[in-house]
Amino acid sequence: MTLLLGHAHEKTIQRTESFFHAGDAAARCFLLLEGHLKLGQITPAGEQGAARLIAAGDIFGWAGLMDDHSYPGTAEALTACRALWWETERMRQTLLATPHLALRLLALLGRRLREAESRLLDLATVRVEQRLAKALLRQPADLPLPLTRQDLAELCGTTLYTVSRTLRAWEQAGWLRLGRGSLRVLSPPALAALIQGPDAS
Amino acid sequence: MTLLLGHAHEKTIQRTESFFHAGDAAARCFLLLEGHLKLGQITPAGEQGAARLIAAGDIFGWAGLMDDHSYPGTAEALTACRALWWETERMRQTLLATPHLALRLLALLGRRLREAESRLLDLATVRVEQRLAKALLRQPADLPLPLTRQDLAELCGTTLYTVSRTLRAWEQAGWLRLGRGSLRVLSPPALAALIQGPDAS
DNA sequence: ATCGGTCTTTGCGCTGGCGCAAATAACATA
DNA sequence: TATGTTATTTGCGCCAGCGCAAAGACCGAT
Repeated sequence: MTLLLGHAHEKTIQRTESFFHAGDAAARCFLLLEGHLKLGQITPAGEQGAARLIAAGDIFGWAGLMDDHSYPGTAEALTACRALWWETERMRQTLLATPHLALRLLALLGRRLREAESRLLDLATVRVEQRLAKALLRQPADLPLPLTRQDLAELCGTTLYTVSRTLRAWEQAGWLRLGRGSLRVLSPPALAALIQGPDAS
Repeated sequence: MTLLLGHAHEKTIQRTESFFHAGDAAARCFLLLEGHLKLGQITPAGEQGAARLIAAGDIFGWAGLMDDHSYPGTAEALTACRALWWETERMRQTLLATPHLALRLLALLGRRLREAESRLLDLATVRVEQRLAKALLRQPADLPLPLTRQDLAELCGTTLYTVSRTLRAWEQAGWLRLGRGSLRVLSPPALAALIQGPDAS
């Protein structure tokens, strides 16, 4: 553990800045200490595609450890972020020297993998409405995150238009309150009910 | 390495049999030596959902190592399969004792994770036609795998109806030959062209 | 206050893909 | 060869969601 911390660097960035961009050489791996960021993928055509949120305590940017030489996504801060980082090569050494750390990492990655596969399942079998509800409920209750409609669309695999229309309908039902880049869920139960299925009265 | 092999068990199953089912206690982890199998997820409603193929040389069923106590999916043999397996607990010990193995595993998992996220991106941004074409091209050229239309649908996130219609159209265009649970791609270039975009002449 | 940029909403038309239902084809078993 | 089972095809209708375009709303900076 001292070995780990001894080699750590620290970096702070502001909202809209990035720790790295898709395609950059994957020479560092990160642990987020404070803030929230968006890990976004780009389509071959260059548009924004899927995205994931990273919260304090999560790791990100570990592609370099896995034989990959560039980051597959962009790590953009949604709020001011403070993170620890290590050089990928040195981290590899550290992991070899402290196997229980490697196991810990394995567990984290495994969780991510299952998360991703669960999202795949949802994307293939579940309606936008329900995916969006899930995405909202996953967030901290008051959700101070400055997520644009576009961000939400990427998070649940749809378009900003559909997100806007759906959120608006929910606002008019009194289930949440919208603002520009802000959103407060007033009635989590209502959303939770939607997830089960809109047809279930 | 001798430590690893020393604790290995072997198991062989026939087509349509399974190494484990979704929900089973995740007490073992596997390495496929021969054959092909389908790792399929089930929706909460009980229907078939997404799926992934596993080929000889791939590992599967490692959920237990990652703090998960049951398998998230079902591992069903598409062809006769032979696999090595270890008790999850013992594998954990082995990994602690042989860090480079843990790193190797980390790399494998990382590749999987990126694969899954790439599929997410596709699912959100790309048409069924193109996803299906990709799925076919990923397979061994002659594709002796007995994949049903339902299987293919799960692999690329659509329905068996759409798969059937699409494949039929391609067969009539002369790009492949269909059979019950068999499929031979006659013109990979034609499919590859489709992936770039049907509008590109 | 004003201006420019970004984000959001909403009308409108359209279509890709879903999914039931029913016919057909391929296989397995005895 | 007959019979039940499972896989596949296809007609048909339908609708969720897309995406352009244009109009607002909000924000920050000067």
